[in-house]
Order: sequence, then C-alpha cells, then structure tokens
Amino acid sequence: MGEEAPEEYELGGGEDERVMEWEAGLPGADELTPLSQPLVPAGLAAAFRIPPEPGRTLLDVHRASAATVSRLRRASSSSSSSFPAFASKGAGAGADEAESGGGADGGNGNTNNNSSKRARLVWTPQLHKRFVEVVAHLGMKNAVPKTIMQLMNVEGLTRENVASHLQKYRLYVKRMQGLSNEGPSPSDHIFASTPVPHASLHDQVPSPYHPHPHHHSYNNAAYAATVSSYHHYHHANH
DNA sequence: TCGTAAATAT
DNA sequence: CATATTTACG
Repeated sequence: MGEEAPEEYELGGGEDERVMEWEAGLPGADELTPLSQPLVPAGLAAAFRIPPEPGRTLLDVHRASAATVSRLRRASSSSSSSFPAFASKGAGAGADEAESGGGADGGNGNTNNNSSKRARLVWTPQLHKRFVEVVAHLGMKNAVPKTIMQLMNVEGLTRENVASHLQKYRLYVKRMQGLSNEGPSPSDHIFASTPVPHASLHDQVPSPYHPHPHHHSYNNAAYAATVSSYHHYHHANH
C-alpha cells in the first residue's frame, strides 16, 4: 500500500524579513561604522602597537552576525525547529554548525554523514534570489560554493547543492552574455526571474537569510517541506 | 575544494 | 523530451 513517496524538500520561505523589533531604537546602518572596517584607525593602532587585526573581513562579519541571528532566533522562539524539513525518511538530525572562527580554518572534519539520502532540493525563487545576491556580492572571483553556502546561511543547504546550482547559474550567465540583446528564455525558469546583478567590485549583501517560519500561518512545515510532489515513476523508453 | 561531465529524477 | 538536481570524477 504505501509506496515511498519521492519527497522533495523545499528550502526557504521568508523573503526579506527583518526583525524590526531588534532594530527598534537602534541607529541606522548609515550611522554605524561598517563592521567590515577596523574599529581602530590604522594610525592609532600602530601607535599603540596593536597588531593587525585578524581576519575581520566581510565574510567573518557575516558569519558572526549569521550565527548570532541564528542563536537569537532559537532563544527567542521557544521550540522552533526551524528546519528546512527533510522529507520523511528519517533524517532529522538536527545539528548546529558551531564553526570555530579562530583564524584559519584548520581541520575540518565535518563530513555530513547522514545515512539518509536527502530529498531533492527545490530551488525556490527566494532561495535563488539569495543565491544570486550572494554571488553578486562576492564577485565571480570569490563566488565559490563554500563561501556562497556560508554567506547564504541557509540551514540544510549543502555545499553540493550550491555548487550544483552555481554551475547552472554560470552557464546561464555565460549564455546570456553571448546574446547581448534579447531577454532570457522562458525555459530558464528561475534564472530568468532574477536579474543578474552586476558583479561590481562593490558588495552589498543584505541581512542573512532567514529560513524562519511565519508568524501566524500554516503548519511549521509550511515553508519547510512542501511535501506534495509525489510524482509517479515514469519509465519511458522512447 | 572547485569545476565539469554524466547520471538520474521529475 | 526538457529541465532540475544529484552524483561521479579529475
């Protein structure tokens, strides 16, 4: 009776949701000093013989903020298993990545050994949007799977997922470059929907992605697993 | 780890 | 059949 339905899981859900409550009363971003810049002026630092700050780069900042946000979210929402929801199949291992930001990454024994095969990731427009933004932010030079994945900070998203999508994305961009005119092909689906931002050497990546559930809505698995795609096996020998 | 090709699923 | 996503390989 029961056939294992090939469930796919869908990531994403919130688009540009910011927790204003946290920002209430706080100065605007314009008023704040860019975190990506050293708080201590170079001259002053030199005078005090302060060694060059470690890798306090945009990436680190983003990672840190992302981690903070993640932690806050968890603490704020009592039991919010904000999970991209894996299809049934017993996956469910919740594990927060506690990346130690101690300078250069040393041994990375993080091999996701989830016995369960994860369902196909569905790249929703939102996810793709996030992806594109991050890629544009990094620039073709630094837009590598790992970095992209980290900057996107989407729980459940793996490096492989990103790498795969990145491959297609690059092809899409390249293909379009050849055709200076003419809009994107409708067959490009997601890619066509997202205007490829210019990979200027400037960056501007918005707040980290929030795969968090809506306030009042459907089941917690709403944004998570849109478990509904049970397509039949189609074996066609054309 | 990254990039590309082939494989597989839908 | 085409597209999307995964898996294998260098």
